Amino acid sequence: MFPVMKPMIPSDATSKALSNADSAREDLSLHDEILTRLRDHIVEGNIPDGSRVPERQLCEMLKISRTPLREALKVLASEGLVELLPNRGARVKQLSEHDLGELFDVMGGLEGLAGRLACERITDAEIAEIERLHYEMYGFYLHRDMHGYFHVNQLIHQKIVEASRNATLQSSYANLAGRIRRIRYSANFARKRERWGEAMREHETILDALRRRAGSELSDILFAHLRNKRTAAVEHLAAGAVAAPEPV
Amino acid sequence: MFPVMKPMIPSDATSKALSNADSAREDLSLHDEILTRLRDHIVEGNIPDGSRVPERQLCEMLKISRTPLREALKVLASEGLVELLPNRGARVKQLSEHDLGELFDVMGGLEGLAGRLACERITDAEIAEIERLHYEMYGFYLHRDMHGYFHVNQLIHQKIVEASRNATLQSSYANLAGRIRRIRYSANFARKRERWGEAMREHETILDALRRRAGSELSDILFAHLRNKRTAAVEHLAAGAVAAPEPV
DNA sequence: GCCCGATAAATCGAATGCAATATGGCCTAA
DNA sequence: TTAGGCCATATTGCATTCGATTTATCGGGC
Repeated sequence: MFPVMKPMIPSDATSKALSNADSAREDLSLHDEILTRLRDHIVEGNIPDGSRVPERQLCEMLKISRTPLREALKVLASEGLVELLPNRGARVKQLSEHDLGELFDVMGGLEGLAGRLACERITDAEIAEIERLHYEMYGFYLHRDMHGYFHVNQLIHQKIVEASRNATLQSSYANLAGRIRRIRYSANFARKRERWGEAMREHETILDALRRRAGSELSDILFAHLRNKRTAAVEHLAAGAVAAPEPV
Repeated sequence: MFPVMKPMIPSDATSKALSNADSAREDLSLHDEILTRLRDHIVEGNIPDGSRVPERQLCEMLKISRTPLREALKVLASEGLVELLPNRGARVKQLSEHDLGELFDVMGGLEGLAGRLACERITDAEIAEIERLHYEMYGFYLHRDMHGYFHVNQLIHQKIVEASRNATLQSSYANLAGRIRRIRYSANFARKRERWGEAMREHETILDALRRRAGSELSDILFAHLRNKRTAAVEHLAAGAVAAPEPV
């Protein structure tokens, strides 16, 4: 039944085929690899919401035995991506409206913090880069290019978080972002035209506060910005956008 | 080498007392137990900073085999309490000054967020309770009872975080708090008299903003408050307070 | 015909075993 | 005497195995 399943793998440690660049520079632990792959697999939505996570199947997919897989699942559970039911295995955690709202608020708090810290540390060059992105985004807005808009939008928020120069913050942020990304609202947030314009105006004030390095003010703006995103997202969820587990 | 290290704690599985409601309805998963025990063991400082964590030894201490222990270690690594060296086991993660500074900033951001959210949701009764604690703390301050002061201080901050009514925020906060608590500054933060008075004044403004439910303002105050704590803590660390791994 | 209980299969959680790697001590040589 | 290499031991990482619990299937009772 397991035709291949060669237990040997004779020194072919590279069979994992780390295509990732960050692993190239160092012998990035063999099994963080598994963790990353499994996390990506889930975040990308390859497993339906709330469904059982078949250990056996994933084992042969990843070419490993159950032990390291289960270790990875435990970690993902602690990250909030899956939940472990006693004696009933792991399920992909389904985010309720309430959960999503909480997540957005915490993201808002962290982005606000990032903005505050960024104002203390950001360089003129970094601000110039964000300005450039901002105008690029504005261009996409004018051309109603939603895809381009969202891409640059993500980039701007990312730049602000990076400018905080706080690795702890960045990893916490990445963790929460992963949980949200699983439900790929991103492409749907601002479907409503009026919300889009509002978001664009908010970004104007973000850039303005950043230029003036007004940390406290920027913190407020970013939190409010995420609050509005939250409202749009939760309304979107309530409208049943995620009812269908299959990709649209 | 671990002179005391009582491995017993006989069947006292309930000692963890997960205050969380979602776990109450069921017989709290068999091995979250292990995770909690191991985490407490490390947070309480029973293992020297940066020292190897011999799996074997912990196994017999916890009366389990290596498999669940290793799962727990992986989770603790993802929480940032330990670090896993490939083929060289787990070490208790040693926090640098820089790490500590980052942690305090993120804690400050989260507490600020908690304050902001609390202002939206807190009840008069909860505010009254915090007021009561505040005056109790003030009493300890006047009597120079540092122990009592810190206890109530912790309680106040905890109450604010709880009043945010955001479980995601609370768990993130608890995670970071755990990392810091490992270095038990808590009893040493405000050794300096002038800082103590300053902190007390800050708490006055916290309570004031909370009464007025001025979320944005409270957010600023709490962040600044933690920033000051941070400064005191990092200076304390720089003074070599943690050089000795043994409890003071 | 439908529901319920019992048995069989499958799955989960933990323990053990085995190969690979690191650690420490010892010996040899300069 | 000291530095460097080699071997024995211990420890890690993963696979496999074993017991326990759950889930599915089947037969009997109402």
